[in-house]
Amino acid sequence: MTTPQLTKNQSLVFDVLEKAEGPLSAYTILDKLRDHGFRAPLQVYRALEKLLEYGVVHRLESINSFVACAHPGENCHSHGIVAFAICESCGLVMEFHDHEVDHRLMAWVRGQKFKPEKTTIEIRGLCETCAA
Amino acid sequence: MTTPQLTKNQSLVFDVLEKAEGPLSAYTILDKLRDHGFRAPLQVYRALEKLLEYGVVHRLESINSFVACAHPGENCHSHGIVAFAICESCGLVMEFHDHEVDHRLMAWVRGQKFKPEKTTIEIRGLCETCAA
DNA sequence: ATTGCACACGTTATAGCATAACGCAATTGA
DNA sequence: TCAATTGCGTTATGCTATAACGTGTGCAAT
Repeated sequence: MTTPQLTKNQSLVFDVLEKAEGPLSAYTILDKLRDHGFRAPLQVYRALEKLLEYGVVHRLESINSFVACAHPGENCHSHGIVAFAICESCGLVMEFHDHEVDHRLMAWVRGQKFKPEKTTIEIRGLCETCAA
Repeated sequence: MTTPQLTKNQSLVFDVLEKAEGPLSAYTILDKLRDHGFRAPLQVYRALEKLLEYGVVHRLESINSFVACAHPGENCHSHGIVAFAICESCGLVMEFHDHEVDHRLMAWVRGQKFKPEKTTIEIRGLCETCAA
């Protein structure tokens, strides 16, 4: 799947996320886009919905925030399950993939006849710098 | 670590979760306990905080809900990372552990010198019954 | 016995996250 | 042309979570 041309609002939201140092909440994005005419949360959420669908943005469930995908150019849906390490001190997010983890999880759910749709793996802790 | 004697509020909240068919939100728990004198969200959240600490309740980050641990009697902190499969149709929650997954994830973070504190693995999808 | 501390609890208020419902405008394809 | 789709803006609302303050109780140290 290729990413379609982004609309104006989608581009604005995506740019904010790309330039950000770490994950942002929808309301933080909203604040950053007030000067560009954004007024209501829905403008952000609707753009995010599409960006998530296109695979160029990820949602971090455990902190109710969003990040641009770490793989510019491609989309992430083809990489299998995406995992994140999130620094609770500085907000640094590291994104990674591990096929063996995917296999184990998918093997388990297959054993239960469970049909997976969306998987979340998030490791909260301290990054090297903050742990020192 | 052994679970200390629960207080009245903690017991009430835990009982509600144990008897529930699936995960419950804090506000749903609140509603179920109105007859027992609960009036405010904090009464629920404070009890949940302790129950999470004791390892007898889990928080499902992706759906902002809580479930009683599937291992009555013992606490879950000793089992390594806990993973969940959550049916988006009927709310069924299956809890499981996979040491190989733990090892892979912990090996990865160790390579990054990241210090993990709390890990979330949640697979949303459809259970066997609902997928049929 | 009294003082000081830790802890659970109750209440009010507020902050933070997310969506429902309405209507309008532009685009597309039959 | 007409209907369907999609994006957009606005208002209102609902759901999730915590801050801040005060009360009461049990218990240990002096």
